Amino acid sequence: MAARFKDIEEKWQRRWEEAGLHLAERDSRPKFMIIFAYPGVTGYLHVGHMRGYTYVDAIARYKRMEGHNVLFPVGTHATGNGAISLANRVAARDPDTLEYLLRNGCPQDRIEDLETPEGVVEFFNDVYVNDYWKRFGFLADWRRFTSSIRPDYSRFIQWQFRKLMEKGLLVQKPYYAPACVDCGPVAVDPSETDLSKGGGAEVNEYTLLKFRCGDELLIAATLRPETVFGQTNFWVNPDVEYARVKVGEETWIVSAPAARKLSFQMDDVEVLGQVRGKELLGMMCQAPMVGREIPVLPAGFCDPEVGTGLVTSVPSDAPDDLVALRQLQGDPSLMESYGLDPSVADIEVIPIIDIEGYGPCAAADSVDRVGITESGDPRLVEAKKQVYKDGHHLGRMNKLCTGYEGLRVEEAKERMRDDMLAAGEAELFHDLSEEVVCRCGGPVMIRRVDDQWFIDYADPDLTARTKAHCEEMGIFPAEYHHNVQAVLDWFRERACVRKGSWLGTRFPFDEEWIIEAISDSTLYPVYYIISMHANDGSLSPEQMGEDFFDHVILGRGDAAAVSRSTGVPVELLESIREDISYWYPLDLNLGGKEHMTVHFPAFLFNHQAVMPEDKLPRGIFVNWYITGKKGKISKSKGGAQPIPGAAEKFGVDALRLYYAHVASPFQDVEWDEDIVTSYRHRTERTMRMMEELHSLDGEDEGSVDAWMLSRMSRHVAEAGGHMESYDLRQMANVVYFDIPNDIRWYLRRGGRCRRTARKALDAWLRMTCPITPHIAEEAWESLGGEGLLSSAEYPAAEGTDPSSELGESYLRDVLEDVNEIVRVTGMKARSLHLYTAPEWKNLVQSMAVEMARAGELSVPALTKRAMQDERVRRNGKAASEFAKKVAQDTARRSAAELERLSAPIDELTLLQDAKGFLESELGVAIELHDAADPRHDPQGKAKAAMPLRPAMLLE
RNA sequence: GCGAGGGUUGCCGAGCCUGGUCAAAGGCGACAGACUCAAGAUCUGUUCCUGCAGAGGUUCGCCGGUUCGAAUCCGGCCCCUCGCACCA
Repeated sequence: MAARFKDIEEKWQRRWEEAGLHLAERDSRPKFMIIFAYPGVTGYLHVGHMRGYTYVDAIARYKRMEGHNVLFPVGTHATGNGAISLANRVAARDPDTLEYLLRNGCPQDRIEDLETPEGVVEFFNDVYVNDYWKRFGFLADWRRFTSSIRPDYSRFIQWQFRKLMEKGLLVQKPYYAPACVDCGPVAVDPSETDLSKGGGAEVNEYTLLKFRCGDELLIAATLRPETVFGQTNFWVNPDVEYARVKVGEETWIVSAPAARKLSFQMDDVEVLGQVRGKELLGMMCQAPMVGREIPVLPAGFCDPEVGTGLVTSVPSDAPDDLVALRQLQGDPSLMESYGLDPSVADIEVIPIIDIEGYGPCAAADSVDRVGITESGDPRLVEAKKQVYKDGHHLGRMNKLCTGYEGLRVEEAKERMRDDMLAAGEAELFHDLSEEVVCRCGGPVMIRRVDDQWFIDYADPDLTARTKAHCEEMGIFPAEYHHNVQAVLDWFRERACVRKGSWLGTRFPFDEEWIIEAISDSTLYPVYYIISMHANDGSLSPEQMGEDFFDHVILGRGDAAAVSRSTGVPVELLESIREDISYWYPLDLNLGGKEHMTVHFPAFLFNHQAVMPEDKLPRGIFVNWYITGKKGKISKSKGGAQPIPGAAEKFGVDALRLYYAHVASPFQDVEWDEDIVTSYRHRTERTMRMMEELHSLDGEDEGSVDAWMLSRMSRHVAEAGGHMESYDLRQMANVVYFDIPNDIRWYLRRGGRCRRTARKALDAWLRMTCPITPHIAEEAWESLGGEGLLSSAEYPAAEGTDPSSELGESYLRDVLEDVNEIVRVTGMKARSLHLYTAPEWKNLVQSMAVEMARAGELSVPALTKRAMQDERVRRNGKAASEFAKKVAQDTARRSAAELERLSAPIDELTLLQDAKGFLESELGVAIELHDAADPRHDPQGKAKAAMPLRPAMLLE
């Protein structure tokens, strides 16, 4: 079967290609433009990535069948240093890298092509297009393929930045960026794209506090500048060799690693010499802000790699400080061994912050609660975290904090920091929370960049307009439609250019800078409309200057004039201009959930900033991941199924159905081969059932035929509705599960009508085409369909037949009831008597339904009306009791249920028609009776007959 | 911390916005039967508890509230997941 699927896939992909189905050209139809956020070229992708891409192809196929002219272009994002680092590793013949390439199917003789970054990018562009997207049957317009490091693309990005500048959205200011000392800025994030270690690190802002000690300054780094009022002493590690550093006019003492870090963030940093921590012990230094003289004491927990390796001691709020101080004070011999003055024992904790749920000294509470007495106790980590957290959110400065008393900690922190900075008592310092190592092996540090360019996404007007536009957009899931408002508010200025080893576009205002990865991937969908002409050679990058883009995208200037200044023929300019007017805006941009706070807001902001009102994006769709057993399937961590292998193993359509149906797109799914296999079985069953339907050749039509067509019409409407809101899962559920279930019932009921079967099959086949196009085409052809199904129309819903639907559900209910009785009683019946409700009961029932739909139903109202009818009244007390019961039951029906019940059916005729079916299903002889006049009713069952609920007797 | 989402019957997963048709779709798995030499596939039935007449009972994280009526609405609690900036 695997071979057969593969043959089918190749056959139809070839035919689609020959028919040019994927090519998009402007015409008179309504247009639909859809993309997925193009992938970064980082190496081989895995089966998880195909999820979102597949949604896009399925939606595009649906839209095409539904009457739209669809543009679905693809490209890749190659900006960054990923390709550079891979090329370097290949060039160095790194064994792990080679193994990785070969394992994923890279031919041995292509490896040397991967020694340059450009080679890497072109190689993977080819892999993505041919081994992934074409292999999955995507109908993308390949002519428009572009990649973010191509020269023509760069011209577009430069134009975009000129427009941002024109709008005043590019600003310059100092910035602290994580950077490899060799490669330049790198991304520090959990995916570790740029890194070999430390993706979880955070950038902390420390306040450097200056403690005057003779002619020198001891520098402590703190995350809690608001605690300076509680300082009692200063900590140094006696065993560490500190550096004496000249910073401007001052002489600082910090750890050696800190001195190096400082040199990336401050000017004029010069190491003068060394000083052993031990030598500083016992000296007095002057604490900033409070001006107190405090002693320098020893502490082993001062780590030269963290902050400055020197620490100011606030025992009231820092558990580490408190424990160390107590330990020292409680050990006179230790004090003596360091030659400390005995007065150290008299140092008292100074409470400065009131925290709800704590006494005056939060650190003491926290430490004493769990009985921590020694520095280095592992529980200190948690204690510190908790005290800091509670202090930060719940704390208020007490009356000892002159000038800040009563302030919330959050507020005091900023004000005290700023005041000390202004007074020259402090400086700012940024550091990473853990060791970070670049892909190249070099250390990553925080580097100050003075003239960093930013895109000003914090601009209030831009933000307000973007938020307003998002309200009107189709954003899926709905939660993100809501959440994006908060994201747009939170989005700040973003550093948009960088220096160093990096593929990308030169910043047009200063060619030393290269535009970074997020910033050159925000407006690109519109470029797919142009790229085709660069790809076929009609446009050269040199021609694509500001005039060109101003004209074709913004409609500025006169075509003839632009043609003269650019050398682009007028006809081509006009054609591109019209294409953009036609295709843009983008109808849907689909991307993974990682884009929610990075790419999508930037995408929205840039369109809002650069594009006219009528070219703003209309839709965003966010999909969640396919994960491995433990977390994300990761190409770097191995074990993931390569995409071509999965296609071979399961069949492309099975995978497409799996992605579409396995879960809501807004939920992570664990990759599980058994589940995928079950979808493969589903595709096989679907094909078999189609063949079976096609083989029916009966002529007779019965009530079940009306039912079948009614159901099909209902399913067509439902599936279409789901697709309009891009709900592939619900659509797949209808097409691959609900419809087969109905067909099974049709066959079980004896439905054999050729006309009905053909009609149902025709609609069904068309509905399967967006998700499982290969097998749909194959079945379409073998069952005699004309032309390509992929270019056929999506079926239109016809009317439904409520009576036949109610009738069949009535028969199912009867079957169920009989089965239940047989099961419960355990009897082996030979005959079944069915008693349908007498006419008067049906009358009362329909009155009740009618009154309920008119909102006039009540027990007295129904009773009154029913008793006015002679046919009811003559049943006396039974009639009034029945009316009461029916009124009560009917009153709690929903509107949908009432509508269903209002369809007219004749139970006796229905049962008469289905008698043969019921007898063979149940294996009993059946006799039908009107309960008003039963011919055989030894147990008096007939009187229990209710509308839609016949009484029965099994014998 | 900031922002968002979620906890449903063996598993996956609908339903919740718009309260009653909900013991709660569908799939998967399991069990039984039919078919078959057999297996697979397919079809049928069962799959919370009880029940020799189509029924009853107890369920939708926990506690409480609103309501004639709550998986669905409200409040509180517990637990989990996700995003958080130079990674499309």
